[in-house]
Amino acid sequence: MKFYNTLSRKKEEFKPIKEGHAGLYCCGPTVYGTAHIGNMRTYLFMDWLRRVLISQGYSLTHVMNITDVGHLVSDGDDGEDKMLKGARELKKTPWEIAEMYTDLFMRDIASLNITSPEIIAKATEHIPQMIEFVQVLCEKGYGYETSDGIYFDVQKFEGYGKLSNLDLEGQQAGARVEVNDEKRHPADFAIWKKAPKEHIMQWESPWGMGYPGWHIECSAMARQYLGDVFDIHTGGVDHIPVHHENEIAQSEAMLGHPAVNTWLHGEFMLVNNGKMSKSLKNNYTLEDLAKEGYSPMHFRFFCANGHYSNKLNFTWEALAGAKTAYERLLSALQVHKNGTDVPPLDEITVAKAEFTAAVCDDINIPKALGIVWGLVRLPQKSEEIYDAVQEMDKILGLSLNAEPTEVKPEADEAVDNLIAKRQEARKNKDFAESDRIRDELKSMGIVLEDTKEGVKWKRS
RNA sequence: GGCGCUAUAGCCAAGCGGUAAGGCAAGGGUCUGCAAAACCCUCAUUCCCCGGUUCAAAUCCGGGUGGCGCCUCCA
Repeated sequence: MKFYNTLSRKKEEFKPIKEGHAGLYCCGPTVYGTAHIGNMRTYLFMDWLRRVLISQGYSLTHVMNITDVGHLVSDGDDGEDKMLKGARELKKTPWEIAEMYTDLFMRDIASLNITSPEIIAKATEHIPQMIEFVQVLCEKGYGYETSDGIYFDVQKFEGYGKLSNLDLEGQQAGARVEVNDEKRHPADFAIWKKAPKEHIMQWESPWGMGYPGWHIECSAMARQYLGDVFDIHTGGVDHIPVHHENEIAQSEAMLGHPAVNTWLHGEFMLVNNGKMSKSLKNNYTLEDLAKEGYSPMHFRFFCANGHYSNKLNFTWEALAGAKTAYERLLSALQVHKNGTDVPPLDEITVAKAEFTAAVCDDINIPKALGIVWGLVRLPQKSEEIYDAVQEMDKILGLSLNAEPTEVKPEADEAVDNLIAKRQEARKNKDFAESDRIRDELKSMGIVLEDTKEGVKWKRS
């Protein structure tokens, strides 16, 4: 099994620390707002990674954080806490906001067949561990106190910037960040913040009332559940330059050695070849897709078409293609399920091997999906093929045992009457009239489908 | 200014040194009164451009050009 390690910039053979076991940490959501489909893509990547590891016989300890405190609005160290901002806008307490969006998030990932990590760690439930972490950093000389918090001294940590090729010398102070005079270096970041009185979320600490810096939570919680060294750390590419760089600095400064063996990063989803953003109103959610008639599985299938380490360009046209393809795949599988042809055992064996090779080669889901199509399109219709694909779906997670979304007639008297009239005309071979009625329905947004079981219709 | 990713048919997209996966759309066919749906067939002598390395390059190297992202919270 091979993975592309961001740190070494190479595809490496996966060597677990403990035989047959993998320790994973995945950066989870900040629960101050609804997650969009770009976020979801990253968790799909996380899920495919899980499934591949499990398929290769690994047991997992997988930790994902829920950041319910500590992210700040304007930059890493200044500005209003996002949780507080969300709370103020919805007139709820930060805890209520966090709970509400955590529930929504869990509902969304479940609808996408994303399997839950073994451990979901909330930042607010691990404050003592974070304080202890900060204390050790201070004892070892990496932390220093200013009037508003405890900062990490990046110049004391030799490897700073190694994940993203950052050159500390090259970073210009104040380029786009407000200068903080008390910081020794512009890249220094807060590991503990002293809380102003009005700050709702705050905890007692050796430095007075305050709250944790936003990078410290991952270092502290990963260490608590996964130990001093663990196998894989994942997250979105946007986390490479700051968040993960800082995590590395904190953890290695504390431990004296690297904490993570392999770093995997999921690329962004683009919309019409550009960034998703609130201002462009293209930061779609699963709910937005549902309104247009796309299910979570349609979206998962769409994402399965691209490799996690490449950008994926979302367009409605492409999503429509994915929906059509997915539905056809389901109906083709139903044919195999009831098929009685002599199974092409050789082809099935080859496809199984190719499928495994594809997913083990840096989680190549798109290639694996191509192999599924090859099997499904074989002329022999056989339950053996259906069974083989179901086995593959344990990794794909596309609910391929489902039946295609049916075109169901709804109850609508006006439509039913017109259909009855059309059937009458057809019976009398008055096709001019029957076609006229069909066109009339079409102009109403009703599409007909004449089947052996009668007339079905749907809204287009 | 610094760092990184990327350029493959109308669209989405694999491939990462051995002679272009897959899906959608499109065209043709089967079926149908005709359609729709479904199924079958066809669909890149060529991978942004220019050089180079090699028996062999979409794949490696150098140089262009274009796109995107990060360097501020961000999946």
